[in-house]
Amino acid sequence: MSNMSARRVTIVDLAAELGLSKTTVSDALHGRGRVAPETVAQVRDTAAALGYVGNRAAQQLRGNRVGAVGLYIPPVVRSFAFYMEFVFGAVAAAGENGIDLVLLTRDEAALRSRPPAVDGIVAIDPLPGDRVLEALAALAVPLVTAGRPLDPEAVAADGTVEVGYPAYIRELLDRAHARGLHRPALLLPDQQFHSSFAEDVVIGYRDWCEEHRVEPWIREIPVHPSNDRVAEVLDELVSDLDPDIVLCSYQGLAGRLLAPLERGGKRPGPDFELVSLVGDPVTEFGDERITSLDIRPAEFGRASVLLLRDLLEGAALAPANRTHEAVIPGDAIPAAASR
Amino acid sequence: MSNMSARRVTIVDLAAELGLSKTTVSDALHGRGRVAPETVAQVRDTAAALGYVGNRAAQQLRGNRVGAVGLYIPPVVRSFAFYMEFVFGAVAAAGENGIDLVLLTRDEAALRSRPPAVDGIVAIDPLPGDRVLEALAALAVPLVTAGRPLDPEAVAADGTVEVGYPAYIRELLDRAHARGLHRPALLLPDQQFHSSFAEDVVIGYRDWCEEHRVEPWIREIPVHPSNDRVAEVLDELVSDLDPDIVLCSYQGLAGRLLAPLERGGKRPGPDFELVSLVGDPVTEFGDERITSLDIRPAEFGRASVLLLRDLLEGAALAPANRTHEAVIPGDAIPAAASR
DNA sequence: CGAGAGTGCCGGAACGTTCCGGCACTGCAG
DNA sequence: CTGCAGTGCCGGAACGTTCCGGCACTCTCG
Repeated sequence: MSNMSARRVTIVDLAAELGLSKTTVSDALHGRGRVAPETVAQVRDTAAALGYVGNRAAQQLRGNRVGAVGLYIPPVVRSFAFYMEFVFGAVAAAGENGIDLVLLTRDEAALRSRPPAVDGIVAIDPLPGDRVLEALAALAVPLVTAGRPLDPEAVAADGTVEVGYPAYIRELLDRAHARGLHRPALLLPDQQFHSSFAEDVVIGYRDWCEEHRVEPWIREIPVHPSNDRVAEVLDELVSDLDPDIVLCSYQGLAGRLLAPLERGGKRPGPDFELVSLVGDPVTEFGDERITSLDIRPAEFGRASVLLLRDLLEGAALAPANRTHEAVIPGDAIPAAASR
Repeated sequence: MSNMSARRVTIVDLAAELGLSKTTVSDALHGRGRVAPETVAQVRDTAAALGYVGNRAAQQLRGNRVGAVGLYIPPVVRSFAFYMEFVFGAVAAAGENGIDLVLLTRDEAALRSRPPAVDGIVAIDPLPGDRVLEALAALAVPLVTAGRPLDPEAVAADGTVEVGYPAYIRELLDRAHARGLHRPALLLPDQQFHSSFAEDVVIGYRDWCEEHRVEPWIREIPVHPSNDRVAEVLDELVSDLDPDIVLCSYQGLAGRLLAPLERGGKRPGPDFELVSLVGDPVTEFGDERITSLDIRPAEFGRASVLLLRDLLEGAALAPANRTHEAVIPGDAIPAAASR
């Protein structure tokens, strides 16, 4: 139970204790100004001893910097563990840099009347037409998006972290092709999830198909599909194309397809490959029947926050673009999280 | 791109504009003090016109209240969509109450040297022995846990929101029993996830078994299980007990079991029931072969934040306990999110 | 008409910090 | 011995609020 404790110790308490001025104490604590090394040591010691911890409000008020960044996740997209991991990566990176991570509401009105107290914003998977996102972009703080905005006029990001999906798709298909497979199908999430991810996946897929003179086969499948809908799409898929590769482009879909596919006689193996482009840790990664691309969501989140930090500190310049690397199963994990 | 805009308009700007004092403006904006109604209207109008928005840092500094609460999710538990939804519910409730939601790092050292700027903390699924959680509990702010702490000496919560799991288990089993099923098995997550949830599930299950003179059958199964491990446990399960009810106590497990069970000849239907105690939206809810208890994670998160708010405002008293209601499939959704 | 209550508004201090400018002292070169 | 650079420290203003106490004025009632 919280001990509703005594008044916090301030910088003047320290000053009094040490017989110094508050200025000197402040300088000593932050390595500013001209202070004798012994004095610095003394100040730091007693600060630690008395359990001094700076008052954030006061520092902000003076310094005009909040020490917090906001994180926005579009509402339609929740319920995916992917974002959870992204968030964890982001909060870890923020924590290591002394930054708080604030989750942003998706209440547009609240946003205007009481803008969040943040120095900058990270937005995951910017979806075109998202009014909340547009409101956030209009705020007077830098915005970094994970995945590029598809409507740059409405949402102009100061920085973007992207995954080179087309290349990964190509690589996955090339490998399958080398094993003799050549009739790939692509399952997309429904329209409302239309992001640069979906766009890139389609690009990679179409390019590969064109190059290999194969007719593309693309269908949308709802993100929370009923069994009937699943069966319907699979029926169509098998009768239309009888694919030997199925690319699933949202988390958990491949796992969900496993049973109906096997029931229909399609067993993953040398002659049939089931690919999850966003592997789900519980239902997919452990399952050797599924080829799961690992987007490494935590690292993705980390990279996004780091880019925002760099922008805030001026270590990166305004329209900054970075790449985040995913991992194709069997390959080594990249040494650097991003470049 | 962020427009690095002009200086923000302050309360004295408003005062100057209106020919009033800052005191009157402040009072008018917040409905304090004695101000003529017309004056209030005038002030509010020009405030809106000039786009005035209060400086949080200054307000905090004066009022000694941050306007933010922290949210802690134990690291082992991430990768579950459940928590994602919980978080969304929490952030929505916070937003509606003008509170920011800060995600708390799991870095103990950082926590001590730079305690998060929050008025209170919500911790999901407190796990015994979690050092970070203990550090948070030791902070001088109220703590609300979703699920009760199993080690109340180490983690003393000021408030707790709980789900009446034993009753739900009993009800689920009773209904199955009424349909002639009577050999239930229980699958638990591994030890490291040992929370009040797991404890309650076991209690409900054991009680029911005892009452119906059935031998309990309980096994742990890793949260990210390999196919081999899954097969192993299922083999043991079928040969030991040949169950007609299987209770799965973490999200996604039931979906994962579907295929191997069917392969082993166990098809969900009138004679065999597969229950997910924490239904997964993608792989389970849409699937009519699985009976999914809906914990309504978003409402759970909401209830937790509201309890914390009440504690902060003094509307609730220190050791407060509330109940959050889940939904058994087919039943109506409870009108009130919590009591 | 005078006292007292009520109304509308205001000045200034305080919250805990940072930072600008300056002050006293030391030591060294000329 | 003087001048000047360098060193260590400090006072006070400023950041934008809130809130305590008070002031002037009006109204009401005896």
